[in-house]
Order: sequence, then structure tokens, then C-alpha cells
Amino acid sequence: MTTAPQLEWIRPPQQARSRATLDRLLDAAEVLLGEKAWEDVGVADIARRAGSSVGAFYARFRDKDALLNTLFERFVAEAQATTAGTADLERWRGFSVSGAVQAIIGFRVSVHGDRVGLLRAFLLRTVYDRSFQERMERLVRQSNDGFVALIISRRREILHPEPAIAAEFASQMVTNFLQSRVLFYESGDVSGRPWNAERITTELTHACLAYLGVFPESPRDM
Amino acid sequence: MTTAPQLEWIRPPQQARSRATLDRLLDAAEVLLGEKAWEDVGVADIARRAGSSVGAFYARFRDKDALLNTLFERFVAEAQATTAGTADLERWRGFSVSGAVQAIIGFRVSVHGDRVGLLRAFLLRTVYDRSFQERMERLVRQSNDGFVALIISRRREILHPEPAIAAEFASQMVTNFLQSRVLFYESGDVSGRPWNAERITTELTHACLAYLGVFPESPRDM
DNA sequence: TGTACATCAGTGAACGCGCGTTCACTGATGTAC
DNA sequence: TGTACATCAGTGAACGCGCGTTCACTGATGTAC
Repeated sequence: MTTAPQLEWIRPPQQARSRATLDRLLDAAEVLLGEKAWEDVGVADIARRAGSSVGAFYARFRDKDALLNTLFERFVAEAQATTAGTADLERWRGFSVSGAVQAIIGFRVSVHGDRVGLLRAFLLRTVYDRSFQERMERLVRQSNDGFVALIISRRREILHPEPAIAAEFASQMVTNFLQSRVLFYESGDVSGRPWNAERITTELTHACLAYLGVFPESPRDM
Repeated sequence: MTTAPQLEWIRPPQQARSRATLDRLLDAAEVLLGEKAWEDVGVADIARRAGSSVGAFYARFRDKDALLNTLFERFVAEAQATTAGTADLERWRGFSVSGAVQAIIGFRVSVHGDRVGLLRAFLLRTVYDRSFQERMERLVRQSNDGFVALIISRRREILHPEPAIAAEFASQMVTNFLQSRVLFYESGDVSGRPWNAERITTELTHACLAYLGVFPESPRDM
């Protein structure tokens, strides 16, 4: 299983030198995606920023799209790895529901705050590209499922009559909130109001807990 | 004030015939935006679908962008008009908070379900275009402000210690949920789960009410 | 340790495709007398 | 009511720009003997 999926997009480098070039191209693209849309990033731009050349680019990637796909594969792999941790129910042993929910949401908020440019590019691509859609949905589903599993395991501490459905909806609400934020409100953070990561985490947490009906009469935690 | 802003984008038609052509071009573009991205809709496509020609297109619009801007102005104007109704506090006299909140959210859900293609195109454009950003934010702000005003006027029926802030956050949560949905989940509605408009309305409503801390002990309504 | 050869890696100018835009021309509508 | 003229509206082939992709060539790395 190694890094097999990437081979689909990359012409495998044979020497350390070309491996380095490949990495520099990927990094350069990631940086440029922090500034502008994928369509506005030229292959020549990427090559120039990587201190490389257009020809070298095509020696590694079948075409421009292959680079974005490689970045995406890399991103998905990392995201899945880190998300897998939160899905492990053992991890939350000893936590109150509120504590666990806050931790999970805080984690998700921070994930969406990092590498915003990249994520934005992927989300945009997802809108009309089936292949990206499927991969992104798998990622989202993984998050949701983890959250749902946690809530179900604590269903006794919850008032909502349908914990599974409610948990899924709550998780989706968090996902949508953060996705929309990445796309629309993360660039021009001119807003005077303190909607920083921390604040967003606590409010989303409150909203989810209230919605799920976590017993409010035992607020021993937090 | 009439339809002045549109004149910025349109070469004003002098005859009924050209007015009709203009409308057909706008309609054709709207239809095509239901199927694919703005960049993938060619001027020739629009003209053909409108039963017109490329030259006729440029007789009405300075360039391709002018058409999208015209559609957007039209859309914003309509949205503002309909949204203005919900902002009128008089309208909610006699409603319980829950009733009013549900009505407002239901309205917003339905707005986002109509003309998804158009809205999607505008949202996508908003991501990197400052001018669209500002106009879209004004629209969103109007929605949010209306909701906040309602909640504040009923602050006695609410447990949350900071009704204004909470209301703003709740409203933003609804906005983000729906925007994200328009972009990612409205096209391939293959999901077996019943996340239809009605269900989304009730769940979003529950979430908002719970978060705001609407007195749960007086559930006489709904 | 040195030389010959094969393969890998990199360069950047030139190519070519797609699509927005222009433009020379034809037809329709309106107005003046 | 009819005719002449001006302006508006519409047509679609041709243009041209931008950008992804190719390709002929040079340089670097590795291997065999």
C-alpha cells in the first residue's frame, strides 16, 4: 500500500536530485495556491518559484492536473492519519462528552486554519470534479463517523432522542461551517469581531452540545 | 434608483427586440450555469442557447463578465427585496421565538434551494473576486442583522447570556451550512438519508434554538 | 583509477488549441417630408 | 401612403492572446570493464 496512489500522477524520480525537484515543485505550488486560484497559477510560475523549469515539471508530472492531484493525495493521507486518532474511542475514556466534543471540534478548527490556500483550492475543485468529490466526501465521512461513534457510545449522557442522526447532523454542521469559512472568510480577516479559532471552537462546541442535549445539569467540566 | 446599477454592465437596448435578446441571453446563461462552471460556459454557448449570436452578445454586454455581473445584480436585488420582509420585526408579532426562527430559517433554506446553479456560480466567484465579495457580504450581513434584531427584541425569552453575539453566530452558522451545501451537496443528491429541505430546516432550527437557549420549558408552539 | 556509454535530469523557445473579442457586412426599425 | 435615410440589431468568420504542452538539445549521474 506504501505511496502507491501517487505513482498514478507522478513519473517516479530515479535520482535524489529529481526527487528534490519534485518536492520543490510541490512546495512552490502549495505556496502559490495560498495567493491565488489554481487556474491562475501557471506551470511556468510554479517552475520559476521552484527554481526549476517547465521541462523539468513535465518530466515529473503528466500534466498540470497531476500536480494538484498529488498534493491532494498527500493532503488526504495526512488528514486521514491525524483524524484516525480522534476516531479511537479509547482516547476519550475519562473525558466528559463536552470535553471530548470540544477537543474534536478544536482539532477540526485547527486543521481548517492550517494550509488554508491548499484546502481552498481542493474545495473549489471539488465543486465540479467528481473524482475530487468522492475523495473529499470520504474524508468528511471519516470525520463524521468518528464523531457519531463517540456520541453513540455516550448516548446515556445525551437528551436528544435520536443520537446517531443528531450527531451526524451536528458534525455536518461543523464541517459546513468550516468549509464555508475557508472559502469566504479566511482571506480578508478584516472583521473587527473576535471570530478567531478559539472563539469559533467554543461557540461551535456550545451549539453542538446544546443541540445534542448534553445534560446541562452536570456542568462539572470545562 | 430604478435599475441604474445594471447600466454599468449593459449597453442599454433601444428597441423591444434587443431587450428581448438581452433577456434571452441572461436566461440562457442562467440555465447553462445550472450545468457547469462559469469558465466552462462559452459566449458562443450562451448565444446559441439564446437563439442569438456572438455579435449580438457583445452588442449588449461589454464583455463576458458583464453578463455575470448583471445576473448577480438582478439576484442581489431580488434577494434583498425578499429578505427585507423577514427583517421587519412587526411581522413576528404574535409569533413565538421558535416560530419566528423556524420561519426565517425555512425561508433561507428555500432561497438556497432555488436557482442553485446561479448561487453556486456567484459563491465560487466570490472566493477570489473582491467586488463580488463585498456585494455578497452585504447580502449576508442583511440576513444576519435581521436575525439578530429579532433575537434581541426577544431577549427575555432566551437563556444565552449574550443574545446579540449568539444570534450573530447562529445566523452565520445557518449561512455557512447552506452555502457549503449549495457548493458541495446539492448537485449529486444521491445521499440515501433524508436530508431534504424540510429536515434541514427543522434540524437547523433545533440547533439554533438550543444554542440560543430558548426556554425549553414552554414548548407550547410548533 | 580511468574511460566509454547509457540513462536520467533539466532547459526554454516554439507550438497549438481554446475561447473571448472584433469587425465588415446584412437586415430591421423608426423618422422626416 | 410612400420614399429616403439614419440608426439599431444581428451575423458569424477571423483574429489574437494566454497558457498548457512538446521537443530538440545540453548537462549530470551511474555503470561496466
